[in-house]
Amino acid sequence: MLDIRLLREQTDDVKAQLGRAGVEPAAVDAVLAYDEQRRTLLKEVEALKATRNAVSKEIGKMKDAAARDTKIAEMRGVGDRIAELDRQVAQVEEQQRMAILELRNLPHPSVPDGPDEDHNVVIAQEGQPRAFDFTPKPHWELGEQLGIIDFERGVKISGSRFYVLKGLGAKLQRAVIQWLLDLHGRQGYTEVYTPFVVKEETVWASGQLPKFRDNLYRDVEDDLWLVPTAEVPVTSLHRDEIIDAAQLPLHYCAYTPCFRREKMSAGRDVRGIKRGHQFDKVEMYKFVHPDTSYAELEKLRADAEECCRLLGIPFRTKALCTGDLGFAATKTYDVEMWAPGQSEWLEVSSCSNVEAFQARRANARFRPEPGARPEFVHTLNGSGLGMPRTIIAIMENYQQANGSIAVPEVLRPYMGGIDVIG
RNA sequence: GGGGAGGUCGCAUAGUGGCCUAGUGCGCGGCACUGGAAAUGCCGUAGGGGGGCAACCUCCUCGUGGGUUCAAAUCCCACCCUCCCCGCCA
Repeated sequence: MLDIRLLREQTDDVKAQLGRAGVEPAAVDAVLAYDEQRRTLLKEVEALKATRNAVSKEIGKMKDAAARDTKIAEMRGVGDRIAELDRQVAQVEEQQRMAILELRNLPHPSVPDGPDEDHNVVIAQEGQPRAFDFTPKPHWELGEQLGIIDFERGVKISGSRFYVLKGLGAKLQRAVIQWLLDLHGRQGYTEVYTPFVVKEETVWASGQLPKFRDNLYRDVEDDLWLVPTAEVPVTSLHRDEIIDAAQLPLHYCAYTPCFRREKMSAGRDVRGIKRGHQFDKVEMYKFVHPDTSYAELEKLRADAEECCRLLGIPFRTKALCTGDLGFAATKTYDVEMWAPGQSEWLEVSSCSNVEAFQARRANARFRPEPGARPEFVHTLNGSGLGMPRTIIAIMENYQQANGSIAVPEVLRPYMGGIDVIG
């Protein structure tokens, strides 16, 4: 959520910045119109309430019954008017809230312009794609041949876009998760284990609602939502809290499964395990002082890149352009691993600064100085890493001529010493 | 799931329709006293919204949301959460 004061005071600037991401200026004007209405109504109703409060106090002290009854009758009318105005205020406030919640975050000035993902800018690339003396296979072939991915039974159990990992495939994923969590611990992140189903307000706080309603699974009975990313529960860790400034920055990492209906991506990436309704992810998340959030973004990106580097897989990093930037983000780096089997760069991490966008929704604040007014923190999130794609990259990069898969060095301790699958 | 108790300022508690502009103690901050400290005394200690150049004025919040009333922490309704007992059960 954007700051209503910013919209009021720097209207043209906000419109210009939103315009870079394709948002019509009218969307801003709509919010401001509601805001204007709201403040007009507030002035009137509050004056009436002040009167009523004062007169009610007098009534309590009055001895003269007749004068008293006159005042009571008078206040009855005022009360009716207040009730009517309160209704209007509530309605306008709700309309304003909905309108402002639909507004995306402002792109940072350093974000390149561009209409879509083809205009993202590669800013770093590391590791040489391996030279194969045989034709590398895509992971779905390797997985079936080795008996570590079972697509058919996944579909039997839960339908399309579900799969089963089996034997060393399941163990490999568990090893990667474990290794990543340990690595992030060394990088200074505190591991948290959160609920995987959350209340509706938790999904609002991180910005997935109202925009992505169709992409979420939900239990109607208890109104609990399955998390689409750890970002959702972790954002709400400090919801409605005022954090001691000395505690910042707070760095968390969390493993969760992620559940996505993928209604918007129907038909894309149907082959293999790249895009499923359920996948595992280790997420990094930061609550930081606003002055430091862009420096923290660079560190976040470096931490994600380190994961790829240590796994020994070629990767590149892109700065997303305005047209590809997510709803909540001011600036985003995507980290992609090379998958030689399907000849594709796979997004394994997306590192974003969202500034106060989520913090404002979540009401997560800090006190800059003792006694000072609380301010919103800045939050950042980045995968470290997304599971199925990391697994794909490992399988395809480490495959051998005989169809077996070597286990990356760093994972071997987590695989009980197993150094090859197959 | 059934029964009971309870949710008030950072913590603990008082408050059963107008004297609540929510009191008191503790904690915290400042000042005074002191060679310095302890003790003591004084002052201050929530968040948000609106108005105003400002000083300041004002509205809302006593778990949440409704309702009754001129007036609600206080009365009524619904819901949420915590604790205890019983039942069931990974």
